[in-house]
Amino acid sequence: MKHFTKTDCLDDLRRRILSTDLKPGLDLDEAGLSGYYNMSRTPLREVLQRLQGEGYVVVSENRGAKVASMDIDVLRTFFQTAPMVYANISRLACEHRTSAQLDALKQAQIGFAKAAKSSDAAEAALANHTFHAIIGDMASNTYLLASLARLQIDHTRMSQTFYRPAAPAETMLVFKAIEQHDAMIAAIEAGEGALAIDLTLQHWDLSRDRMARYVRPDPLPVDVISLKDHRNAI
Amino acid sequence: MKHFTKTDCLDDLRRRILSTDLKPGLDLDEAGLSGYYNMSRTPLREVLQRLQGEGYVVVSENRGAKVASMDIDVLRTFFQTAPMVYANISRLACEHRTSAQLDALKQAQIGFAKAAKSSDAAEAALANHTFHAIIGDMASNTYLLASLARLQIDHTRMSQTFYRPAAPAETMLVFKAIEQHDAMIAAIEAGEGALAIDLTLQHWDLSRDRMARYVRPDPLPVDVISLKDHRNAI
DNA sequence: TGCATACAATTTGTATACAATCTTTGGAAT
DNA sequence: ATTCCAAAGATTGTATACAAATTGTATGCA
Repeated sequence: MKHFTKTDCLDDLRRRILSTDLKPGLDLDEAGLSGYYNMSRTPLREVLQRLQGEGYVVVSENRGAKVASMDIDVLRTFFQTAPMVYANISRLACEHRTSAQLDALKQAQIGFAKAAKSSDAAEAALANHTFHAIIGDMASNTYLLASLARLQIDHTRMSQTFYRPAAPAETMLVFKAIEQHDAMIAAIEAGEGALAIDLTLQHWDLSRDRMARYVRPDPLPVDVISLKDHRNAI
Repeated sequence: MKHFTKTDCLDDLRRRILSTDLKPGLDLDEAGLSGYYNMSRTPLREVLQRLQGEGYVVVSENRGAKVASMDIDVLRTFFQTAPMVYANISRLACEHRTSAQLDALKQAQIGFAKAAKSSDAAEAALANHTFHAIIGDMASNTYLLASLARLQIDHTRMSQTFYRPAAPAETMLVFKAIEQHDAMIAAIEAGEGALAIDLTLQHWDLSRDRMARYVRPDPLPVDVISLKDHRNAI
């Protein structure tokens, strides 16, 4: 049986939550998870406490841990807050980026492009998460990073559908996202803050439009039933 | 012997860290703390994990927990980030405040005024923390709140000296802070976002100037020794 | 049927014992 | 003296057992 260390467990849970393998609101059973990760409940509970601090889960007294939910009213504030935080992070990244971080960012972009072109939506969303988390590191602002991290949790979970292109037009959007990443790398490397902000906001618009449709999907045609078999309608 | 529940322990540790009763960088001994709070190490460790998530402590593998330190380079980003976050929080508070929250805020202000006029610096700093935390709640933006919470940890710890007035001129500043709080309450109650932002930034300036002096104190006069007894100088 | 209560089953919380790791101390060799 | 190493001590990490709380279920009664 595979042996998991506590850090493995932490990373894997984050990953499973971000990929919505563990759905928002899901009850997390301590015994089950400790069995799954082949460790006792004591360290597993510590992992859950930590994940709560990071905003991945919510634990309530005597009632266990749940995967953080995504209520509609919280999503409102998400769309309200994200552009400001992302833009500021990008600007700061331009000022503070190191060459090592730039290398990491370029590597992440290679991984993202590959995953995005494949049809593995979860992998693409996670690769995108990594890309933007590195930009977050570059900003080296622990305070804003706290906001970014929480935004990214919901962003990554919502963007699942983005990388599962249904129509050719949507595939185009994914390619556009890849291009935007490249442009952002160039701007950050050149230290052009204003440009980086601009590109970041364009990137956000692309993402937002697609996510908004996930939150509020196109309504089903009201006349499907009546068209096909009018007699069975109310 | 007093019996501490886990929540008590959590609150008390936050309080002791914010009041710098537990100094930044201090090593936290699990056995010692579990003895102090009269609970076993298991729940205490969970408390520490949670405090790490909230940014109060840093725990490293096999090396225990430390109170979060306040390095000079982090403080730089503190001064850079705080006004933006505080201003946005205030603006959002104007939009979302409930009457219950306004009552709580007014109560907190009474507590703050009393503490600030007394000479209990820690109590005044904590009361100020509570006041601004309530405004944070009013904003009801979980993402920005994460940044605010982390900013407040360092802000409260740094502002200790603020409420320990040495000169009469500094006492005036404390009274000014009380007045600013009152004005902020009025602006939030009236829902005047622009005014609230303005007042918040003024309040920030007051706080910043005093803290900047704490971080970079006035240099000692170089000629003290030479003036008083020139013969003992180098 | 609807509802309240008691009891069983499940799940979470805590204490303790022990294992693993880090730190300190006391030589021994150079 | 200085450096290195090993063993003792101290501290952190994990497993297990048990206590406390919650949830589910069955039964009795109106």
